[in-house]
Amino acid sequence: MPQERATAPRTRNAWGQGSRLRTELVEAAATLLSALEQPETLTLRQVARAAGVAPASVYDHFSDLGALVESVLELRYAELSARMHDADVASGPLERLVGRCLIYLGWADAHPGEYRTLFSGRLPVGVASSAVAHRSGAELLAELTAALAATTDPDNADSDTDHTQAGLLLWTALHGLVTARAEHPNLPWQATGELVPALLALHTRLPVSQIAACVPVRTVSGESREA
Amino acid sequence: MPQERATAPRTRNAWGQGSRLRTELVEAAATLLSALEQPETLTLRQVARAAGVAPASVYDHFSDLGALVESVLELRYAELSARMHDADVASGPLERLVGRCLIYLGWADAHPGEYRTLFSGRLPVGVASSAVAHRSGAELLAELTAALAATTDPDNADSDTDHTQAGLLLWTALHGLVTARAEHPNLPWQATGELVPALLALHTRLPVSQIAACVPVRTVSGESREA
DNA sequence: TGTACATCAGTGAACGCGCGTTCACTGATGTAC
DNA sequence: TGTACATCAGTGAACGCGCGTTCACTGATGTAC
Repeated sequence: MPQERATAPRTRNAWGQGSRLRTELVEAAATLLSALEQPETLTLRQVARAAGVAPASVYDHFSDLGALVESVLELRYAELSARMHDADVASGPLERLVGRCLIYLGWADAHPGEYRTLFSGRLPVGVASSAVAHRSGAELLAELTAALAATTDPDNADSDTDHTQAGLLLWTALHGLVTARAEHPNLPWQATGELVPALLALHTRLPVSQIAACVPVRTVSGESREA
Repeated sequence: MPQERATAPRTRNAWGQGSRLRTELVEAAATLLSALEQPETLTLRQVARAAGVAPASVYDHFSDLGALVESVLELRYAELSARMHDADVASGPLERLVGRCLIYLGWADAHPGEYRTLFSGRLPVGVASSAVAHRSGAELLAELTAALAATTDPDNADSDTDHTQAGLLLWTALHGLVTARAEHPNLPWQATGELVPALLALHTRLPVSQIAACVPVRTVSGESREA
């Protein structure tokens, strides 16, 4: 027999609490999108099975799988955004920039499935990432750009265009690093605590040592080679 | 009625020429993988339709869609590899490095679907990229790493590990740039002729002007803004 | 306190579709004698 | 030169599957009088 349901047979929500299923569906879809080897294969029926309801019940809360996935993106962006703002408490501009990069890479490493959902377009077939996602992503980029400009151009002498370009180059480098590391884990990657100073030395034109001094707690070494 | 076939009804191959269908299937699959908005949706039946044969005929040449896609990857790698070697004719090491980067980005821009097939893992569901692809990709990376080391370390004073790290950072930056530009075309990107000097200035620590002088023909400006 | 009715949260069966894969087949072309 | 047979290059129909979506429904809980 096929496994008709993955969880216990679920007790229906109390009168007036119908919107709870909405949350459960979003969480089930979010979990599946992160966990599935091929998120493109996610179906409405899979989500319903994971939530323990009939496929038809999904339509009470979402017009289709696309609308459900949109809510998943909102959820995931809120999670990453909250983590990124942890870097704001650091003392200086360079510390905050280093903190943002470390948090970004750290979140990507700790949550590869979630990162993939947000930034690699790995969504179910027929579903495109929404306006919501674009808005949240632009916000994240603007904050990173500002953090970089605060270290390279404290007097605000350069143009906004220059700042934007520099921010884009930094973000594409981070994104490229994340995806390349995820897709080719067998290549000889340095630890994040060493990669970030190397990368920021390029993008800030400051010496590696100065940046490395801003890496908190020493997350470094261990798997690094060479003196 | 559904469109049962996309092309003319195809004349069957002559006696002894059966392996021609193999080539036609690879080319049909390659074209579809590049052109489809969602390559993950590619099916064996679609390839058969595009080639003008019955679905069952595919099995005479490939065990399944995965084997067919593997041949597509071989084909695409050979194409990119041939283009990359065009940079070998340039006069100096910096010119060759600049040439490689320009060709890489240029090929990615001119063939976004093909790039996606090779480097973004956008393959049909249930199909994973093969050992063939990994080998060809590693070769490309090694050549780029050597080209970078030839400009930054002509006396070969640094370790292989340092070269490998630097090569990886450069390639991830290029790859990140390509994917970010493809996924977010509305962001204010500079022209490739200006991006490559900016990027290589970071990775070689040479002045932008020296690198820009190596960009052939002046593919620059036009869509660039700011003085 | 009763009772008729409305609302809510969700079900279960059914539909038509495209899919991968199988199997026996067809008809043209070559080869042995 | 004939003719029986083998090989080749495919075909066409069928199968079982999971899918999105629909529709009438069910049974518990609230509300009006």
